[in-house]
Parts: sequence; structure tokens; C-alpha cells
Amino acid sequence: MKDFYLEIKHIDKETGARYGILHTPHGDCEVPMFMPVGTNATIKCLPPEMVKEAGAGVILANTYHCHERPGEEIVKKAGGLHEFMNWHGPILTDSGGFQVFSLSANRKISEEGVTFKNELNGNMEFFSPESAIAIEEALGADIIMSFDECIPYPVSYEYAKKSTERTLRWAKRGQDAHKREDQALFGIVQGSSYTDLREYAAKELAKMDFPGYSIGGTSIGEPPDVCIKMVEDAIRYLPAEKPRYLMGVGSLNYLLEGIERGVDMFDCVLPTRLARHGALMTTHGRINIQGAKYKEDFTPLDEECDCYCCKHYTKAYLRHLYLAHEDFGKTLMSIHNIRFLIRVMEGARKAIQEDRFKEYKEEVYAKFGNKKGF
RNA sequence: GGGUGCUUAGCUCAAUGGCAGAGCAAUCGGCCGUUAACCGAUAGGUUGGAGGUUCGAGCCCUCUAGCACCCG
Repeated sequence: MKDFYLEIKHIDKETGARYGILHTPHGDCEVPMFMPVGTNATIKCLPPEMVKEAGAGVILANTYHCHERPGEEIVKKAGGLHEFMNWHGPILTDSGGFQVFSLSANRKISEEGVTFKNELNGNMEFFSPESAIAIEEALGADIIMSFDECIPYPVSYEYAKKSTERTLRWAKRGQDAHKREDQALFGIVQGSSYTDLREYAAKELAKMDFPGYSIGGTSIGEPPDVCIKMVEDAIRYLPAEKPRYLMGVGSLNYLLEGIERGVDMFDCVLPTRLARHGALMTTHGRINIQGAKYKEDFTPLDEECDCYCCKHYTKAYLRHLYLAHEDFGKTLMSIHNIRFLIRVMEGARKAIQEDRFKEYKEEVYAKFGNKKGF
């Protein structure tokens, strides 16, 4: 598809980190980028204007959740996700593959697809590679994912191999089923923590010539060094000119280590979930806003942050809102955490263009100080 | 003045005469393609007070204080 491509503008000389422009039917955005997650066609607690103002490029929605409620036919009638949720920038939909992992207690996998027990009404819902694509076509995102199985960790080599091969067959089936020309379908590399499986999956997907590639099956409980190795084992076999998307990671170390290894796109629920739970990411480390030490702290969350929350509100106020269970606190803290990660990305993009990404990474780590982001 | 009921953790309340608990609040922590505005840990007690019965009393008896309601 011609409306979708990655224009690589600069590669950091020391590390190979990439700076570029991702062109999509709903606008261009710079990479590396962090994409906030709006599972139910909303980034929880935030109006789209605030998300835009925070500097977000692409945002996510979820095929499984939107299918269960309100149903893709409603979204389609509304004019697609962009109209329905009033986000006119690029949107990416996950396929439901993560729910194969996260809802594993209520689902059954076969070669044909996955049967889920719908939590809302008890109905049995069948997802296949083809039906997931059909739902994603109805939702109308710019970037859509193949239906896969996010493999749990740890897992036996035998299961990882069987599942990874099945995900590859599903990727082909999805690709054959996908008809819309204005959507970029990404293939997803699985393989768990096994180097040869990651290599095999990446090479097979590369042969299928997708407009972009995702690295999945990470950040599901494995140690950080294992996660980073999964990225390394996959990314070296992915076509250099295509965008690479590391799925589901949002802590500082994963973002920076991912960028250093050539990842362009990241998404994660972490900043928004942490914010609703009163945990904030700041330049100088993570804090829990409920802490008694913030009772009379009338300074901003992060002196270096330019977000709406940090420009206008104090820790003492945020603590008050959190303890009083006021929704406005979740809004303020969500926008801060999203802006924090996007600012890290902005710094990374600048550093790559100046061939000093590694130095930048070390500066960010040094300031962050404690190991909470690791 | 008489009667009835109540009094247990900061708050609201549990607990056959047999190891005094819960929820909330407090303090701290976790969260990674959202079943998650959630989950966990810690701390918190002379059971209003004084006596008595009993092997053993938050619980039974006597007195007493405070509160609530009813009757005069």
C-alpha cells in the first residue's frame, strides 16, 4: 500500500537506532514513538485533545474488546474508529492475540482459531485469523495486527515451536484474507525465548513481505535481559526498511534498549494504568503519589515536564485527588505519564539525529536513578 | 423520675462463656500488545469504667458513666 511507509531519515552511527517518519493514511508521525493504548476505543480518562497535545502520534484500540462491545458493526456504522472515538490521527488495532494469553482461563486454541468465553454474556466467541482481520477491517484502523498467540513465559520448547509455527500459518491466512488497501497489516514474530524460533519466525514473516513487523510475546513476566534478547533474536532478520513494533512494553529500560536495537514503535498500558493507580513516572524516578511525604508538597510532579498536569498542579493536590478517588486526578496523572514517555521519545529522536543516542540513554538512566523503571 | 437498647481498631460493625475479626480510613508496595480507576502487604485493641460469678468473661451478675429512643 502506497499511503503507508517508513521514511528512515537518520541512523545513529554508534548504535543503529533509527529516526524516521512513519507515513499513514491519517497523517505522519516521527519514530521512534510511544503509542498510548485505548483498548475500548478510548484512552482511559483522557479526551483525544489532551492525548494529541501530549504529542501522541498513533494510538491503539483493541479488536477483541471492540468486537465484544459495542461490536464492529456499530463502529463501522459510526464511520469507523476515527469518527467513532474522535481521533483523527493514525490508529492501530491489536488483533485479540494478546487476549489468547491474558484470557487464557476462558479460551481454547485449535488450528482453526480460538474460542473465547465472552465475559459479558457467557457467549462462546470464535476468533480466527480471517475473522480477526474482518473485524479489523470494519473497525478501520490504519495499522492492523495479524491474529497470533501471545505465548506465555516460561514455556517448553515443544509448545513454543508448535505455537510459533501456527502463528505463522495464521499470519499467512490473515494476509490472504486482508482486502482493504488503506490498512497496513503487520506480521507478529513469536518464538518465546528460543533464539532459533525467533529467527525462524522473523525470516518466515520477512518472506511474506508485510508492510511492518511486530515483536510479540514480550513483557509477560520474563526477566528484562530475556525480553531484550527476544528483541535481538528477532530484529536482525526483519527487513531494515520496514517499521518494527515492539508490542506491549512501556517501562523506560525497554523503550531505550529497544530503540538502541532498532525498534521504531512501542505501545503499553503501563503509563495510563500506573497513573490510575497513583504511580507516576518522573525524570528522577517513579513515585507513589499516595505517600504521606507529599501531603504538603506544593511542587509539580516533575520540574522538567511541560504537561498540563505539571504546568498547573502540585503533588499535594494530586495526592488529595487520589485519596479522594476523584476522577480528575486520574486524568491529570494519565496525561503526565503519557507525556513523560513521549518526552523520552522526543529526546531519543533528537539524540539519534545527533549520533549521540547511547549518551542520551545513559543520561536518562542516571537521572531516573532508582531501579523502578527496570 | 421510670423503662428499653447501645458502648469492641481512627470510623461503621462482627464475634454458642473457649486464640477478639472484617470493611473503610491510615502506612507502604506492585502493575508492561488492559477481564485491572485494580491487587497485595503492614500497622492498628486494658472490648466505656469499677467490682463479682467461672477453670475461663467482649458475652452472665451488680454498680457506674455516656449516648439513643419510649413512657411520665
